[in-house]
Amino acid sequence: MKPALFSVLCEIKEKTVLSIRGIQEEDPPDAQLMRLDNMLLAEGVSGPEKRGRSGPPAIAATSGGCPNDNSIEHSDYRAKLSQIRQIYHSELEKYEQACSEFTTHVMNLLREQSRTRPISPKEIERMVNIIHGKFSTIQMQLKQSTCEAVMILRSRFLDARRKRRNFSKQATEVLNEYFYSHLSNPYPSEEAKEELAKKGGITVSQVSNWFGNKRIRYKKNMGKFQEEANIYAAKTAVDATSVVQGSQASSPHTPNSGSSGSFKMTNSGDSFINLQSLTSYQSSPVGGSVQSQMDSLHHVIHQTGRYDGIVGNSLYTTQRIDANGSWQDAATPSSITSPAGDPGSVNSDASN
DNA sequence: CTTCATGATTGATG
DNA sequence: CATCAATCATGAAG
Repeated sequence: MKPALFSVLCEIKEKTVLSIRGIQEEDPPDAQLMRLDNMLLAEGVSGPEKRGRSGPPAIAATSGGCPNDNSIEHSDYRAKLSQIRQIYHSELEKYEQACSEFTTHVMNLLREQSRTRPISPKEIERMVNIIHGKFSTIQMQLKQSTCEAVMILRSRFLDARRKRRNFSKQATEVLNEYFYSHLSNPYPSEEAKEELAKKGGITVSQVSNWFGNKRIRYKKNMGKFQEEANIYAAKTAVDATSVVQGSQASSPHTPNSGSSGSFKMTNSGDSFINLQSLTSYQSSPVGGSVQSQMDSLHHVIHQTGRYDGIVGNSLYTTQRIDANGSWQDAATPSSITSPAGDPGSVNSDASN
């Protein structure tokens, strides 16, 4: 009785298998999965060990002892990434384990049933393939959501640059020094920007941003910046004197070779002016406030000679010219009509 | 909390 | 493309 039933089942089987054949090969397009895999590998989620992260942070260690803020965000980023990584790996492992368990379970079941009904090894294989396929789609979903998480993290990290972090003391120091020692023409060349960026431990575009902001804000109300102008003028003055005494061959800052050949004279001019500003800085507050204007005026004279005819005029006249005509024309429209306005704002500060 | 300082972004300009 | 001007968004200070 039993063999007869078995043979009948076999016959039925033959028929059904034929109909199933067509459906068998579903051929999942793995292009997507490949992309995801590549991305995960590129992001370091599925790659080697977690403490091997990308190069940029290593580059950040350019000049010794510049405590950059980037490291904080980098570590934050890495922490989040490794978290994602951990979850991803644990989930992946879980899925794989479940997959193999389920497969063996099904195989055992089929083997057991093969005693009572006809099951070819090929069929078992097909079954296993189907199971693997199902689990791989689950894995793909896992990978996809991991990718999304990484992308979100990454975009947030990139957005973090919008979140302002104040520059280090060193950076502002360097930038201000350059700015106030080139007050007449605070447009650093590309090389100068790179130099400043290196010294301050910031990027070139950050230097550009800073100078853009500084120029416009300085022009907007100079009075507010007189104090720090004097401070940095004095600072560079000390620097310059020490340099001038020795040799100016090895100037400590701004090679400025590429920026303009006319800067040849500028060094001596700077030192001269800065010395003046230093001396008068302590003597009279009013003089101090004017000094930076004098500074830039002298610069203009030395560099361009544009204002040769006006040099002899009174102080505030030159100051006004400087204020209006220095970098571009523009700003301080009230200065001509109301002469008291411009310096007035200065002495309202009356710090010293 | 508000206010100010300040780095970054955006749009216009030449 | 560099710069200016306005604006945004946040950090720090009060």
